[in-house]
Amino acid sequence: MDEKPQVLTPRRSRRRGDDLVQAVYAAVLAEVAELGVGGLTMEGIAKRAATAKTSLYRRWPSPRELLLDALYEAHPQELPSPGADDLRGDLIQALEQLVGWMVAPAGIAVMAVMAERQRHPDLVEALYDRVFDARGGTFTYTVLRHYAAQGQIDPDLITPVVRDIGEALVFKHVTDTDELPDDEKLAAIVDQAILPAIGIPPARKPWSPTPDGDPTQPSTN
Amino acid sequence: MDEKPQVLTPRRSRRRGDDLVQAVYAAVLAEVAELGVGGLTMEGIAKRAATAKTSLYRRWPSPRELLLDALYEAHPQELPSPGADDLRGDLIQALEQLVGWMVAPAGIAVMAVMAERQRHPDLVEALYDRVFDARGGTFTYTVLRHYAAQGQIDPDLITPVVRDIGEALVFKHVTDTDELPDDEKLAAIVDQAILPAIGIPPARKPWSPTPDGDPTQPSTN
DNA sequence: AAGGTTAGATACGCTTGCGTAGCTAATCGA
DNA sequence: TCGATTAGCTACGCAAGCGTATCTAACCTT
Repeated sequence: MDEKPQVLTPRRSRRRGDDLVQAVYAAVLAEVAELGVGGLTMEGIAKRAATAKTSLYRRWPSPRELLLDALYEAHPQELPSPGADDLRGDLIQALEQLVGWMVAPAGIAVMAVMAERQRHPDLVEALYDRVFDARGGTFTYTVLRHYAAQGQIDPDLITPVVRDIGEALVFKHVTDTDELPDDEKLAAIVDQAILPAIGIPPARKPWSPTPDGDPTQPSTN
Repeated sequence: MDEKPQVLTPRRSRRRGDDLVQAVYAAVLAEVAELGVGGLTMEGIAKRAATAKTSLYRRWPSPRELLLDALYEAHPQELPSPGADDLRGDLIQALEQLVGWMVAPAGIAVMAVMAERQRHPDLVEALYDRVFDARGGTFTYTVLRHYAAQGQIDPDLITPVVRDIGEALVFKHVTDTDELPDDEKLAAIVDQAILPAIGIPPARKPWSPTPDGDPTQPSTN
């Protein structure tokens, strides 16, 4: 009699259909995170997905098409809505959501693509066309827009520059340190950069300039 | 008699010594800009420099060592000092200097390295050790520090977050658009993000919140 | 002009990856 | 169980790149 290993139910040796495709999607996201767009190969994806190249070529003509399909599949469809009674808290939460996205495989993959954007403009364009319906806006922009609609922020202050502050600072922190910002850092970004830009001044101890004049006006000496 | 082409002085067919090295440095910076760190090859560098691989291997054991030497050679030693009588103008100028660095071959190469930092941590570490003596600080931080020393800005407001605002927004603009920010954009970054963060509020028309309460305090309903 | 040094050219065996062809094995549904 | 479908395996010729060895040509100084 054939003695099987200690497995209580028979196990299929091959994945089929959607099971296989999901494994391939996970593999390509991991590959692009580890090797970048330029390092993507069918060999590598197939090996990581523990499948044959032929199974890939039956469905996709190139690693890029495969990557775009994987990102399309993984793209979040919507973000949780902010409340209406805690601007600071909602901004911090929005940045926490951004960080959460940044550690997900799809977020990591998108960032890898954007990091090499000038080398693969066609891929970035396809990403916008086929995965991002439009520039939906930044995580913090959703919050800011919401509070402006509630009449609690001056809408004129929500400029393209101001919309970008939160994300820009988070990305820079990650680029400089190779670490994710902790909650204390996210709070500092909100308190020290975003809130002042929408008219809520930085908390400060009493201070006045030394009597040299107004620093925002050129000297007339 | 041997008729030469219309060249008035004889031309050497081979570069030697420092001439060759400078050509190789230019080639590796162009290669990393075009192909990324992962795409660097001795074959590619040699071809671009129009020299033989043997000439490279006689000096450098790997493309990475060559890249580090090239970046060391190209690293600017100092930045122009700011004046003391036009904070806004000096900040804008600092961002212009940042943009100028970003379009230089060495700046492009450094950004290509940082974009793949998690894939090549040893290279980034070597970059810090051998090219950047220390985190000298950002372009705008030099200006902010200077004006604080003059007593024109509250030094407590120049936090690590605030130091990063200018560069972070410029980098994000480039990442999102694949274009350099123009002067109008740089001025907007200064006026709408940096100056508010150091206590100089955004210019605004008269505006007041609708009577819903203070947006920075959680609701007690 | 001669000699020493350096640059460039060429070839090599090996590895990795490409995209394809052909075949067998596994899976599923009737 | 059988047949259709799909997954996986293997081999192939080609290309690019590696690092090395060997040789010739070019350049510079004495």
